[in-house]
Amino acid sequence: MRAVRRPPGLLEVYRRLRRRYGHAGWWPGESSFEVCVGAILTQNTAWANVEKALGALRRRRLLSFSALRRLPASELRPLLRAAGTFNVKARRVSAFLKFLDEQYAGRVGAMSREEPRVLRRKLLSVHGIGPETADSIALYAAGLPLFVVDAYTRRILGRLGLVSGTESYEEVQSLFMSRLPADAALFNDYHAQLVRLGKEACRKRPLCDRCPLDRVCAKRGVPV
DNA sequence: GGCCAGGACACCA
DNA sequence: TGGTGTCATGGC
Repeated sequence: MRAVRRPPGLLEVYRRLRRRYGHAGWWPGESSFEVCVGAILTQNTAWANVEKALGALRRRRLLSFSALRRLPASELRPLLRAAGTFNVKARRVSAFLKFLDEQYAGRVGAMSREEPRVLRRKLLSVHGIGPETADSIALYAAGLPLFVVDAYTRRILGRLGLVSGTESYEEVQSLFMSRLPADAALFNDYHAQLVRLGKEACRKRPLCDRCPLDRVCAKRGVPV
């Protein structure tokens, strides 16, 4: 009887990425507050454009809660232009600042003392913060163990044959969180690895020969 | 000139 | 409840 070949386990996928890339430990931000703003600005936007908007804020010394909270919306909007949908994002950043002010006295660090699911629920109640943005803030700014599911995550899991593409955000998230230890450092690095691979891999083809996951990609017909 | 990029929301059937 | 349109810039 032939042995049944199974798709790779999620820890095995992580080990391969880790061997390939090393530790990623990552969110490109100089402070936890900047991480929060970046998480909002990157919605449906290439990170290179987010960096331009963050740079515009940084040059004007506006990348802090106190400075941004005082800034009128009319002055914030043009600074966010490079990140696209700047009218929308200015409203969303303002809504987050109001939330941070009212709930945590403007201190991102205070969010770290919340239970992960409690913080997630609170963030989701803020206008303009959906599941991915909430989890990005909780994981990368507050250091709480919630796995971030983004377009890269879905794309790579799809190519591995681990998801069909119809799953909800929470279903994909629970795929990770039910199979991995609740470790913020692990979730941080794992998601960072997926993003790095996602940026490297071609969007329209199966993972290519250079990919560390090539031998486990079900669509190539050679699953481990 | 069109498509896509580390989404979320409003609106409608 | 699920599907669709909208937001809008910059790179390729």
